[in-house]
Amino acid sequence: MARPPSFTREAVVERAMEVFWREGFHGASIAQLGAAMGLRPGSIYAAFGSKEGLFREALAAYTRQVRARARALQLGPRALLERWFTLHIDRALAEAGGRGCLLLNSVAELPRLDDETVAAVRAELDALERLFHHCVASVRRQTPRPDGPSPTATARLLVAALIGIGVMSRAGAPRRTLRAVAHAALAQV
Amino acid sequence: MARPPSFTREAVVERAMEVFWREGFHGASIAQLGAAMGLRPGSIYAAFGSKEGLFREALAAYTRQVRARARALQLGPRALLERWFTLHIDRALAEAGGRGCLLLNSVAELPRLDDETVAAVRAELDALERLFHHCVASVRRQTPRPDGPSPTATARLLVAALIGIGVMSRAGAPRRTLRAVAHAALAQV
DNA sequence: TTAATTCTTGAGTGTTCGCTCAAAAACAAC
DNA sequence: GTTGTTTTTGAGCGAACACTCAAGAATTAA
Repeated sequence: MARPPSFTREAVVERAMEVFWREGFHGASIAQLGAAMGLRPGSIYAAFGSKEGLFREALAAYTRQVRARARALQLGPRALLERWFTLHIDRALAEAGGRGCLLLNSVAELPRLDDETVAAVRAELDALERLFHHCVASVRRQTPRPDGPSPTATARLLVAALIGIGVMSRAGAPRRTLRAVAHAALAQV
Repeated sequence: MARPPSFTREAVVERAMEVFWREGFHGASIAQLGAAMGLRPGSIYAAFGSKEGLFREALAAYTRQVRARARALQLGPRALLERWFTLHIDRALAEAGGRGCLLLNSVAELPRLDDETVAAVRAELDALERLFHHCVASVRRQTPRPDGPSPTATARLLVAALIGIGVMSRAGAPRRTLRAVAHAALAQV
């Protein structure tokens, strides 16, 4: 005995994700988000509570998508890492200015986000490091490198390199620069 | 036959640099900057034209300082690189949240800066890459690594790793994580 | 139909932002 | 002094921001 919502949560979160991805958290205004979602401010706040609340759902949807696509590739650990960097570079360079990776872009905006959102971003970042660690450890079992950095250190370098690639691309670095970073980082796996 | 300025440009730029460093470009408001500089908005705009103009001078002052301190250390190429990362990590962790490196923090804010400022940041970043390239090439002349990534690729990885360290520290990464990244990156020099 | 409940609307809140400008103040030259 | 020039002042501009809320619209249960 009540009026049902006129939208499906999943669909509008997807639209919001696109805007956050393209504009960044602070660059995306409620007006922009509302226009993309087809919702007025009041509806957004009724459904998500705050801009940060909406963002957290968008971020969760994003990482869910990325993981699903990675799984769908059906690659071995080494090939998966290489593909990850390649896709990341492609996305960083695509479109004017490039939008890179929503998760990693968000890390750069952390200092001005609320605690709950910081925790969410951190958790996603840890998940990425664990994924990389799993891949590196798997490769090292086949081809040990007793003299090189530990799988943990290498996994962390990979995350740092990904962040660096995204940021450098926004500074206008050409593809060969980004590929050089990826190549140097992957040389350690 | 005119009233002389009541401040020295150098001194107020130094104060502004502190604020930008601590708060970021967008986080620093004119009111905050003015309070730190001891100037009213009108004087700031008369002297620097815009917030971006003030920022460019602050950034230039920052990199000038950093280069001067690096020169003063009188270290060899390898030791200089190691010290650079150590200092970067220390600064990223110092104080609540840490302020990291003004230059690298700025790169993360590039998408919302004007063209002139983007160019200035990019130029400083290129200068950093050249410095690293010089160090790496110098080390490689003594201990060649024909099978590893080129000095250019390694220099670019070092820049990316530095950026990654700064961003990861803002996401709450502990010291050992940052040191792992530094160790893995420097393993390639 | 009626009543109960929930959703949508959009004008409007207060705040903050970068920035401006007319007037006043401070100096130097004469 | 007087005049000419530049700086300082600080109130205030318009725009943008995240967010709110009373009123109306839509739906179901009885």
